[in-house]
Amino acid sequence: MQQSLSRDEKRQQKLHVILSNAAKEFIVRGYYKTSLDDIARMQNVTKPTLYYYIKNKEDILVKCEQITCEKINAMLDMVMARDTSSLDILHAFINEYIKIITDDVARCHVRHRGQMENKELARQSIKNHKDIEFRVREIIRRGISDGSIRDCNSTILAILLFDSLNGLTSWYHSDGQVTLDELAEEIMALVTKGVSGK
Amino acid sequence: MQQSLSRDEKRQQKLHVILSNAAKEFIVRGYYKTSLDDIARMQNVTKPTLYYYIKNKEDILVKCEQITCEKINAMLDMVMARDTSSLDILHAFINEYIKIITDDVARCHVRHRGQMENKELARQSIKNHKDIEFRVREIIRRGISDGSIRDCNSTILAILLFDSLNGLTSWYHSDGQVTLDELAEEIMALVTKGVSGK
DNA sequence: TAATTATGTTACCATATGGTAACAATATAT
DNA sequence: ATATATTGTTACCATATGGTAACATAATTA
Repeated sequence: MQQSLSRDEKRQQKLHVILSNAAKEFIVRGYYKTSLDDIARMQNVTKPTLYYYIKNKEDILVKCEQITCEKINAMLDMVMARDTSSLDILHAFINEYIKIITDDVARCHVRHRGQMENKELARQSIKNHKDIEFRVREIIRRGISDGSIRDCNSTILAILLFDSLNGLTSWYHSDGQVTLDELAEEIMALVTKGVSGK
Repeated sequence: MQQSLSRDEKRQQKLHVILSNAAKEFIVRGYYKTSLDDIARMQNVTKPTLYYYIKNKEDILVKCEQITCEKINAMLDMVMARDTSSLDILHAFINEYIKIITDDVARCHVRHRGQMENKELARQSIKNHKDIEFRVREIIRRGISDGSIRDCNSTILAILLFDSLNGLTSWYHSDGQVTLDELAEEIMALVTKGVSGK
């Protein structure tokens, strides 16, 4: 039983390596330009071996999505339980979201969300994101109620916020000039104060 | 000569129809899932006919980009020539940018920018966008100088702004609930005032 | 009218790639 | 040790698709 667990762990680990490598490659070369042979080669295995860990190519996207959405929703659970102003909660959310999204698997999900060829999978993918967006909208709505957030169209604000945050996946790399904290600071300032001078 | 001009015009028109139809399809179905046969069928022609108007499939992306970047740069010329505060200029830019970007060809460009398989074309595509981003950064820098924009990292701000604006291409459709003016208003408010209540 | 140029078609190919069947080998459990 | 489930390989196929050559036709020009 001890051994059987370890086998299962190994399996999980290997799956994770496959997902991260595939995700990284999907990001830099694109989903369709990255073949399953390419991905297999990175693991030093052959293509059919991949099918022991994934159902098909699209399943890689689905799995990246599941992992990422679970993280985000768990984080939202934590953050929304706080007993502070909704603006503070929004702050915390942005901070944590940036941390989560700066990861190849998450990046891959953001970049390919809703783009599965299987209609049902695509629908589900869009719903997953909409659910998260809805929860953030709820934070904003509460903020408008408690006065910590100015009166605005919460739907549009949530979308704009996500566009900015998700946009990070295209340009931010942790080895670059800007540190994660500095970035979060700058986004916070933009979101709370806007750009106009005093 | 009169006739030869008309022939040239026809050619331009047909090219434009090809580009818009292809662009629309690339957006909804994706670049790789849309075949040249598909695109040809929309024009009621056959695939080889397309090659009279475009060099190859990727050339569609390139042409969409050229058209869009020309529009944006011309708009920037206009807007930056204004004799008002830089914050006003930024306002005007956002307004006009939204108008330009709400168009299938522009949408297609935004969604596929820098994703050409040909390395040199991809490089050029990224440069085109960086040039535009640089001009907006210049507006922000001037705004910081004249005090109309608060002191901030102009690079990050420009990127965040573009992410929000370009994100529109993924969700905004002119037939939806939100009107273009309302949308511009909301973005303006977010950019200038931020979200915090008074 | 004759010659030339622009526009379009049919038929075809080379290639890449997702996916599978059949077959080995290796570890685990009894 | 033996049976079983797991993990992996080689060989293969069906299909889609970007691109081209050769051929046909309509429009301009001389």
